[in-house]
Amino acid sequence: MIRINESSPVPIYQQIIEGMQREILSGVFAADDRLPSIRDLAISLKVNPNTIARAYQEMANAGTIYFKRGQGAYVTPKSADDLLEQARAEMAKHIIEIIAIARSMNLDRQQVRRIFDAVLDQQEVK
Amino acid sequence: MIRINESSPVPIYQQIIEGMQREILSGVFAADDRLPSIRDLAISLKVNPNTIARAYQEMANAGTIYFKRGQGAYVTPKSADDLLEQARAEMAKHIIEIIAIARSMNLDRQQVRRIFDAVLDQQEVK
DNA sequence: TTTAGCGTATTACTCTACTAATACACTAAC
DNA sequence: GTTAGTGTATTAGTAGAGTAATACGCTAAA
Repeated sequence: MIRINESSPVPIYQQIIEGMQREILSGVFAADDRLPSIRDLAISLKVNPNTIARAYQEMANAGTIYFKRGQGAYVTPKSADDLLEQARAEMAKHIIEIIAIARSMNLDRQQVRRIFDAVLDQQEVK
Repeated sequence: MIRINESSPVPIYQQIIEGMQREILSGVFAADDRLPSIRDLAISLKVNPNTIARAYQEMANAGTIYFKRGQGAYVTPKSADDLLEQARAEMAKHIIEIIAIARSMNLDRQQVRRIFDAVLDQQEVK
């Protein structure tokens, strides 16, 4: 179930996208499953239907879901795979940012890796 | 020399902050050096003085520079060290983001490191 | 053909961030 | 004391993002 954080600076439609992506990745919605209708989701999340519509529209643009006219929104087959790929790309962006910072600090590879490992430890990644 | 990218979504004052931080880190401005006056910099970068003022003000709030009333802005001693620390904190933020993504992908530490190394290679970090 | 349920389009309101114009107040040097 | 150089305060304009109200058009099923 998606939870909206009203006080977050992250826009609602974005939170919905991320929530849906999570549910698709975790298998709550499988290939060709129907998503909740825009109106239903709007009611249950207590937001305007247009806000849901925007989230769905962006997911459709990204190819994650597709619409059947007059019916509803469905999960694109392979979208879980695509989302994994997208997540990898997100990770790469962060890593590139890290590298840019490291360069301005004149760090070499070994030093960057040391910092990386330290944070991994701190965050208890197994 | 700072260069403003008009078409960037990054606000001008932010670009100025980052540019100045770079120049302080790289030693263009050393401890207690005077920065260009707000007006001069505004003219040379072709922006409004208030925009420069905002950048300087934020740097002053962060302790990177200080003002002498009626005179100008100067580099706080140790600010280069502070900026290094700040850069490390920025890196940590990115790493934490990476970890969050990795968790949603159910990756373990080894897999995360493998991706990290791959991007390091690709970006030719020595 | 009617109806209930879909997504869509249009319009407008609100809020915030950014930038700018302009006038002000302080300091140092002459 | 005047002047030229500092940063500061006030106010306003502009643009963009986000959200909502409302009405519309399509589809499937009764």
